[in-house]
Amino acid sequence: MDTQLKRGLLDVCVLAAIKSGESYGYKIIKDVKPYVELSESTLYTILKRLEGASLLTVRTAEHGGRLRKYYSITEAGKKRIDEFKEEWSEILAIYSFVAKEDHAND
Amino acid sequence: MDTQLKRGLLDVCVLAAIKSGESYGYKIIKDVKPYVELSESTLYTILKRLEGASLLTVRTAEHGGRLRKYYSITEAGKKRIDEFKEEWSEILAIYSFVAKEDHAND
DNA sequence: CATGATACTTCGTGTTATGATGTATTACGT
DNA sequence: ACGTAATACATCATAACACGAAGTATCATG
Repeated sequence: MDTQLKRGLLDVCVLAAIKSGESYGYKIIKDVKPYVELSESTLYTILKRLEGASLLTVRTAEHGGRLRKYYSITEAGKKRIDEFKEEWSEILAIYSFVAKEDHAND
Repeated sequence: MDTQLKRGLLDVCVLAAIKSGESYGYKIIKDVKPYVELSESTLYTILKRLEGASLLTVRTAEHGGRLRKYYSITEAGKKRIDEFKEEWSEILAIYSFVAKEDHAND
């Protein structure tokens, strides 16, 4: 998908990937992959940003001899998802505007 | 609407605003306003970008004693809109993923 | 023992939206 | 006649952001 179109979708996708329970970087990428392609560098920047905005929290734990960072969604993070859902009608309106058939030359 | 969410939508909105006949900057802003807010500086950068990508053409004409730039969509521009429509199903899938109810604690 | 998967990190780069600011003409109210 | 708003376009600096590249380190597999 187009890079620009992804913006504004990625943050919320990552939040969605952890909304039903904590997860970690590599797993988030896999869970989100069917919907959007995102690289590791992109994900980790996003995670840092979301943490900075207190939309998620992190804890570090050992797993199979190596450290993993587990991310959990916060109340603010859930609110962010709700806001996105509210904005959705605006997106739909934009789509209609763009996609509506042009009858100028009928 | 969120700035990031607009990205990828704005280009195609501007194209949609001229798809049924040529238009000019100020009018495009007004036509698009009900759907997305965009400032003059934003619009003119977009118009320049779209022109550079040959998605639209420009002609300058006098109107009421002052110069206006009229923008017309090209075939490539129309194709761009079609591509957006094709990408739409992906966006819908993302929305479903983000918005689906979380039954983890049922 | 080499290759690939797992897991996270940092850096530089290019694209882009936007506010601020500027210029210039026309329209309108008083 | 005069100020204010609307029309119309342009440029610049800035900040946010996605992404590729490159790096480090451990574990699994053949």
